Amino acid sequence: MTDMPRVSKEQTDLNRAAIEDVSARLFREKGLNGVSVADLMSAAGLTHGGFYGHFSSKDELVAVACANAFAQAVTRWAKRVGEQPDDRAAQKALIDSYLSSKNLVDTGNACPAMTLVGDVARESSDKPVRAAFVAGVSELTEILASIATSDDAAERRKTALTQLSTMVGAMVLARATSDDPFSAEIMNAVRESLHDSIAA
Amino acid sequence: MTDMPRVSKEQTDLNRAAIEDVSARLFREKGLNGVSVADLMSAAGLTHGGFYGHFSSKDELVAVACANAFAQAVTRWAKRVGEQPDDRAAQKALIDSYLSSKNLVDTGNACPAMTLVGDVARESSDKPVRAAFVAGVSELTEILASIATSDDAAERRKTALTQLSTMVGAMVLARATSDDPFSAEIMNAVRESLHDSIAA
DNA sequence: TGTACATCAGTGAACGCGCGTTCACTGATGTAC
DNA sequence: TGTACATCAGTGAACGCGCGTTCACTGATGTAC
Repeated sequence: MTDMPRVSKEQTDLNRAAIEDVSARLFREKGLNGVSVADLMSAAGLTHGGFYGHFSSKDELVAVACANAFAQAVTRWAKRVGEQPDDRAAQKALIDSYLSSKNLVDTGNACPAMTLVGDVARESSDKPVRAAFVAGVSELTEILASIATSDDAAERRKTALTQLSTMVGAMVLARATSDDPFSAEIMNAVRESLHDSIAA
Repeated sequence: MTDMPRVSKEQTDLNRAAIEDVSARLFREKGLNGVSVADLMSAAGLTHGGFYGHFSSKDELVAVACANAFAQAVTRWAKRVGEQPDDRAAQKALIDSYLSSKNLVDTGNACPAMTLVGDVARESSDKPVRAAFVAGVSELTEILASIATSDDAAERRKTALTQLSTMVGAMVLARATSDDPFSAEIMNAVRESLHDSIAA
């Protein structure tokens, strides 16, 4: 149980994976500035000094964690879409799972578009996390566009961008008001509205 | 020009007002944790030590600044609504001014629902800023509900909550991607979609 | 296959820095006479 | 109205703390023979 430096190559890879895993979860939960390098390393079962053997800076890890979180979301969305009988059902399934109080409780696994958007907004443009965020949001938009109900590609993309904005906006507002009845009200209202717009 | 302690009562009030003014602007611009007490006092032309003569803690000021920012937004919305010939025009006017790149450049004066939502989301429930945020968002919702197009009050509120979510979501995403073409694309797409939904 | 040794992943003390908050002090303001 | 003095808004040094990052060190791993 005592610590012994110099670890096997396999263990090194496992350690790096553990750092990435806890980061993707904790950054979403507590924010990019709400988790220190020491917090992350400790959550991964390591000490803070070893961090810079895996990443050149916290900023670099932040970008990797953001990309991983989006990859997780994309996989989940694609799977859910594949399980539905048609496009309308797929839209409804994504909307229902997005506008869920589960995402307020388990923010560590929620969509990074809603959990990281505020932090990314204030990072300077040259930080690597911004590129990862754009790439991730673009992927989610493409999934929504692929199941949007229109013959026109531009119209489908417009629908996708609007649906994503609405879902993200509803959830960030619901999170910021999570101790108030307003939180549930906004999730319910927006879920109904989005369902209505699909049926139309 | 040299500093001389003990200032007149009028000057004390002006100083407090200056602290509140720069706070409402800087917190929206740089985030609640992106501005220190020393930054605020310096921007107000004072030194950091005097802060606690005006406020009992940074958290207290944060709540005051949040409330002031919402009050500013509510006044602006009400004025804009009053200038329009009818409810549909009022909705369009609010949507157009919200989904504007001006709000990405001049974030210090933008709606606190889009600029503070990420920070407020991570503040613990007992922090005073959360109550101020709920109150502010509720006021904006009521303005939108008052001009929504429906005979049914519940339906108007549903529309208001959805429009607010969509506008907030679009702007936080546009801000987080502001160095990328995606940013303008999402603002344009969402503006068009919201206009379409009003015309319908 | 067995032995000797160089490598290098991880450790933990230390770095400079900025944070929110406290406090002894200052001296013009505001008041009591 | 004029003078003497107590008040208290603002100053700036100092507090303890946590941050991202660096670095000398350790000793099992992985390699060369």
